[in-house]
Amino acid sequence: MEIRSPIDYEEKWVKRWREARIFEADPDPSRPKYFICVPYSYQNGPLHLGHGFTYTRGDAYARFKRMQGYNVLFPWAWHWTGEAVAGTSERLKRGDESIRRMLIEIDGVPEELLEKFTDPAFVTRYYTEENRIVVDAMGFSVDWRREFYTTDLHPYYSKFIQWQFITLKKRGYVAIGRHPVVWCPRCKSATGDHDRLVGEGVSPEEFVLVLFKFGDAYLAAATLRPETIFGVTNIWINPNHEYVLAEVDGRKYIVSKRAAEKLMEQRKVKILESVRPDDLIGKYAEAPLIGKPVPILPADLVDPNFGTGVVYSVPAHAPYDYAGVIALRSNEERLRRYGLKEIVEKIEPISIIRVPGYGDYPAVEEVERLGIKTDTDPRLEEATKTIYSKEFHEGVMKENCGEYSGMGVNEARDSVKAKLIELGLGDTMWELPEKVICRCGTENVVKIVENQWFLRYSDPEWKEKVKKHLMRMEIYPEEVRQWFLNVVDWLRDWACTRKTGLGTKLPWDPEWIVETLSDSTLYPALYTISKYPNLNLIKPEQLTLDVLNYVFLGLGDVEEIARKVGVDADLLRKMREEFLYWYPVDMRISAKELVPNHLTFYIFNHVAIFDEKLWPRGIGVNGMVNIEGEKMSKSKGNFIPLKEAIRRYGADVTRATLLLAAEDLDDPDWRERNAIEMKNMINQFLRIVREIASAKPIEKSAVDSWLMSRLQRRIENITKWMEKLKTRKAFHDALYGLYSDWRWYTRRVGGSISKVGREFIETWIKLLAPFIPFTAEEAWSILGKSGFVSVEKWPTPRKELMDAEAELAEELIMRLMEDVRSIINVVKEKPRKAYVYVASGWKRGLLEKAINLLKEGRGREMGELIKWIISSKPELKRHAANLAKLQIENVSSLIQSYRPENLTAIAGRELEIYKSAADFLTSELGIEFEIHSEDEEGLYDPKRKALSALPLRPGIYLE
RNA sequence: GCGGGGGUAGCCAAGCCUGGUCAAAGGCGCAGGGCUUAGGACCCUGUCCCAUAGGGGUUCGUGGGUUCAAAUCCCACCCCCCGCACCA
Repeated sequence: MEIRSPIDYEEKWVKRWREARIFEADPDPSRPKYFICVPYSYQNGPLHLGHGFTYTRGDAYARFKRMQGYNVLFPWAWHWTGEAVAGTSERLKRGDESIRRMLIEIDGVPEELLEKFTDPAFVTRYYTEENRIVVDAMGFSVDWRREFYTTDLHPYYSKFIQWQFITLKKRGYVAIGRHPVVWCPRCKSATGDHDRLVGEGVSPEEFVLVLFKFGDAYLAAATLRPETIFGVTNIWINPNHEYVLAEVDGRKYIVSKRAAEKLMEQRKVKILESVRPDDLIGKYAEAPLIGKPVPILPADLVDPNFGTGVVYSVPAHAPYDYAGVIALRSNEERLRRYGLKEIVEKIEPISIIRVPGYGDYPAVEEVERLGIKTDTDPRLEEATKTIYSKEFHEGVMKENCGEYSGMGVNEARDSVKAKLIELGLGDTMWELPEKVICRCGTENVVKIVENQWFLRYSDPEWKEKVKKHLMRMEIYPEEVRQWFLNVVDWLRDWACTRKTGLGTKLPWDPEWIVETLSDSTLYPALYTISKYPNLNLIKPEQLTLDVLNYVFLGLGDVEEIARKVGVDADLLRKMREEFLYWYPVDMRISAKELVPNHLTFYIFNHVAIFDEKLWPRGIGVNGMVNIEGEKMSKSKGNFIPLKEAIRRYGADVTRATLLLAAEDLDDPDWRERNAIEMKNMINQFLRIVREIASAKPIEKSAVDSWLMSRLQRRIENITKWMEKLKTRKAFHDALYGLYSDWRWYTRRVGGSISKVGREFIETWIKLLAPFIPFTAEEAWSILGKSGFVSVEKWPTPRKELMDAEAELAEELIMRLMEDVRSIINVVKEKPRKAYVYVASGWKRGLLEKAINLLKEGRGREMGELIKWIISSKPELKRHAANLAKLQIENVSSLIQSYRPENLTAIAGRELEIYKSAADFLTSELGIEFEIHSEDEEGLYDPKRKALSALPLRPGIYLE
């Protein structure tokens, strides 16, 4: 594959950078190091604009740090681990048309290669080759000598992962156990969210089985509310379905046939015999804890496919149950058939929970309020939810609940559950709260996976260390820190192994493969030494456990290890030093979706394995790219691969458009219109550079000091934003901020650019280099500069060039221009001449008074000013209030950006400032300007506008 | 449900932490003018309502509150987006 950018110079600079090896980073004790990385991407498709955004931010930051003089390491790798590619290959093998079309039309895979895509390893290799070209074409400043990909298809990656897992296990962070998953009986595999036709987001829930003694067996009723056992009046079963007697882990349960089948995925189950509902209905079973016999009754509300098909009835608090009672009472035929009339009449709801807002029988109230008559009414679902939540949060167990009386419902629930299990009268069962159907069309169940390996992220000590470290890390934006802390609290053990897909075999149990999120937590450490095997300085097989223990943990005798594996001990020492030179990672930049998983695991694993001083220092997080306001997805047809964006607009335009779209947690929105606009802007920038390159600069211009002062301020701000990873603000200022300064400058100097102007352009190029590096290099060479701007020194603000007075003087001219315009706008008639009156000298006292008032925070107390005016010039009595107000307003806006002494100094030079700008104003506005002082003898001022002149705000008369 | 983020003028999007410079940056779109053989690009101006003197009025999801002063702080409510475990 090749990518042709429409921008002819982009390819050239990629080549030159590579030839000059400016992004290859080796330890250099004389310079501070900076290790920045981005999460590698899964190689199941082309890189897209989403990757582009995160990676551009990372690259811009790497380039920024490099220009600041850091020895920057920005490495790259590829993630091959996982089951998804295998799934794609599988579907392709089965002749799935949609996947074929997607590969050809969206991912741009040549049709003749498709048959090879049935091999997952081919797929990942194919995309790696393609995406490497894209990464280069985007201008990412990568040290390619350190590249690798994951899985045991790679010569040494698995060595690293196996070393990592052995270390984790040694330190007690790995456990074995059982684990419920959503399972497709047909596919014989766990069904992830995106593999579902129905039931996205549904996960297994643990139900309590309440066991009602029935002969030598138990009717096992499944419930989420075991505390309601005190209000049980009867048991419901579905009269039209088959039940079975089954042995579950040695105990005999009566459950629906379907339930027994489902339990087989979770427990040791043997179905002993079939049980007809008719053999149960009308008989009694004994409720646990309260030892009360309750009748078994028929009800349509019972779904034999859900839970156990056995439900115990609490009509006071469960709307379904109360509706079941009503329905059964009115079902004459059923009552007669089973002879239940007397039993059913005796059933009365038993109130056991007190809850605000309801009487004794919340379920009865709800059912009656809604006028529900049958036990299959769909509104029962809603009523159940309402009461469930209300009772859970606010309910209290009543006096008739034994030792649980007075307890909150939420607390009682757990206690009752524990008690039932302890007494052997309770059990648990995993169930899906909603139906899940696999993409293959099969309804899913919960399976308990045995001998699953876990990373023990629930470990309180481990969590504590992670949290403590999180408090010390640099995290951008700041609000993500709290998010991380919440995630750490909430994190459970992580099932870290799989049976299928590409990956690394678990060293001590090769049945299993290390799962994809778990084999990508520590690999930044590998970057620090991967160049050694890559450059053949050490053989992959020589990266033994001993060697890795030495390099990463400093363990063992290096001479002995070296002898054992047959390498030079100095080489191992050098690797160890290089690791210690680069580590820890200074900054990792990622999209926010990785906060609750990858990034958290990343911290956990570093904390578990390395010394504290090697734990990650910084994390930067950003939003996720939308396309024209919509979420990007292949199925929506708005998927834009990076290669496509580069072909259409070029790399710099793509980078710039993305960077300008958002920062922090906001999601950037890619809009074609913005990309087109950006293309124009970049051209415009180059046009300016070319103009400057060919122009002969004059020695000095009137607004030089203004321009330089502005520039220093821009440098200061851009640097400040970049340090905080505010890439949008920084780039915006670097591009549009400097542009608008430049525009004003050229307007003011009327095209005669000075040497200072040229210096401005040079600095501008440097400030743009991290963001649009190709254009910056091109501009740099257009100016005739040698070397790469990519490794030029990042500008630092020069305090001595900051000139607040020059800025203020220029601002007064802008304000005057605006005022004149706004007057013209109101009178809607173009004047021929403008008279500007600079305030009389005595009024400067007014300015000083106003400044003092504002400094003291007494801006509203202008009475003093008014008095002062009247006492100085009694004849102005009528205007005093107005003048005072205007003066305060004007000063209060200026005092925000200028110091009082600037204001008074410039007030003393106003006349000269306006006079020197008169020609400029005339040419801008097309009217003649006359500048006068209010103090002049015989002043021409027919409308007495000079009266309202104030320091820093001249009077204006237009005629 | 739990957790995180957000609602700003025709659209996109700053500002909010650290109240006053905010009718509210910047970009797009639209309108007028300039440049140009023309188009594009570029430059200038305007773009909530009213106004023949730099002014006034009403705005920043909704409703309250704090304050001399609120887009900005506090409270309640409504709405939108994202993550939630095997999926990378």
